[in-house]
Amino acid sequence: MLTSTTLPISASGQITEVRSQIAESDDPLDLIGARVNYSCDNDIYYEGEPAEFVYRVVSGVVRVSKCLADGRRQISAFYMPGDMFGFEGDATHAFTAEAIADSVVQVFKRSSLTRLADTDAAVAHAILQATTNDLCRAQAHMLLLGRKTALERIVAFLLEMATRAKTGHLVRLLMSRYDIADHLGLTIETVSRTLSQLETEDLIELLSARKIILKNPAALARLTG
Amino acid sequence: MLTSTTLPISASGQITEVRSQIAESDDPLDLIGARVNYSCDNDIYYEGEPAEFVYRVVSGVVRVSKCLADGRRQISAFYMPGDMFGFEGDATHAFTAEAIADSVVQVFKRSSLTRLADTDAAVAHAILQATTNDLCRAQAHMLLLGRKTALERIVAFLLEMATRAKTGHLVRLLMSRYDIADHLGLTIETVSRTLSQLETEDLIELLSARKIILKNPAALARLTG
DNA sequence: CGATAATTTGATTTTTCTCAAGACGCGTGG
DNA sequence: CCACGCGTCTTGAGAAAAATCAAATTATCG
Repeated sequence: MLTSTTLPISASGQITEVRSQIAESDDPLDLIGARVNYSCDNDIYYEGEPAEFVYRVVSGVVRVSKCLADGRRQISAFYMPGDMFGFEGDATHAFTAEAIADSVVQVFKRSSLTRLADTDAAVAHAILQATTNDLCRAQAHMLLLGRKTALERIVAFLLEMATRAKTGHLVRLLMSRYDIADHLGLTIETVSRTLSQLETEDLIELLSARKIILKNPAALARLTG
Repeated sequence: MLTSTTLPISASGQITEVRSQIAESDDPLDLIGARVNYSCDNDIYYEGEPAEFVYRVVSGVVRVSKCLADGRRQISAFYMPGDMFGFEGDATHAFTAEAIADSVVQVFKRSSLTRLADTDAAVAHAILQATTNDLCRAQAHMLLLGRKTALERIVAFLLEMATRAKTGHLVRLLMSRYDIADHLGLTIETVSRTLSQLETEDLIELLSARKIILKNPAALARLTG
């Protein structure tokens, strides 16, 4: 059973819906996942904490990252509505998860989820599918980080954002240049310069720093390597 | 049921054991996984093929990689005895798997495994655990590819190989400089130069190109970033 | 409106890659 | 057993990509 003491309510986390309000959903996970609000820049979990919960983004954006002692940071992924995150190999989180916009996140107790999965194959499949998706995305990202140029990384990122947000030719970047740089293994200066270069070549238009029009998606796609 | 026609026997793949010979194992996966021999440099599956099977290394080493059109290659992981690989998000393999030494690999039909997992929670847990392990390793590798220097990558790789092979201070590299470079996102020249530099600094000793002694593992660990 | 943070742009340095050549190692055939 | 050939690995010099350092510009938020 879900009680308030089992929920990871941080200073910013606020339960907004209770089970009864969403019980009519056809998604079995909605039955056990409480919804929690996280405002912008608040931690959902922190590196080293016990990995007691698994999460699903309802609205907003979550960044999962890890820092080295000297401040270098790698953002392994951004999670958007519908994405699950927080799967861990062992008992503690190796990464940190933070909301980078005001977000609503569904929270599942791992033990409850495991118990449910043992009796409901659909739940087990959903969990495995989410994990596998995450793995595939991670593997694709390794190719990008290991073998692609700055230009290829930026272009691939823009196209991915456009695809995931389904906003057509307009891309709204929900994260800072720092976040983009730390996701793509670059510096903010290189990110900025590359975007400027794409604008000079008339492939994109920077309406503002975080609002970009893809003027020629086909040509961009050819630049992803 | 497992019949010979369901097995992915390539030119090099040879079934070496049948179920009856290993039925006494306490591992439920051994009951449905046939063992197949792959000799060095042979494909286990190729990018674009239907992802019909999942695999587990019994002996040898398997490299999973993806190439870009211009020949750039990223090796997402090396799999050693006990490791499972071949999980895919969708119906076709996004990567290529090849034996880089004479290897024995257990082969599981995905549909059989799924069916078994639906009734045997232990199997479902094992599959999810293997996938999650893979994901964690991939995330750690992203940090290395995105944010670490050549020196840090090489040292981390040496220590990982020592840990996984449990050979103490002696590391036998089972792969070429090309493979190491393509796994770490470097060139063979940088790999070679970095190893030479470590030898100059008396942190390792190159008995031969592929046999290395870690002379000071503690100092090496401090170099991993 | 002003302060502060975020982003862009410029100049220079560093790291790693690329291109080139030489050394080593290993298996084959004489 | 040795010489040869070929693939692998190492080393060097120069080039390229991206990082770093620095400053200017723009956006954001009280």
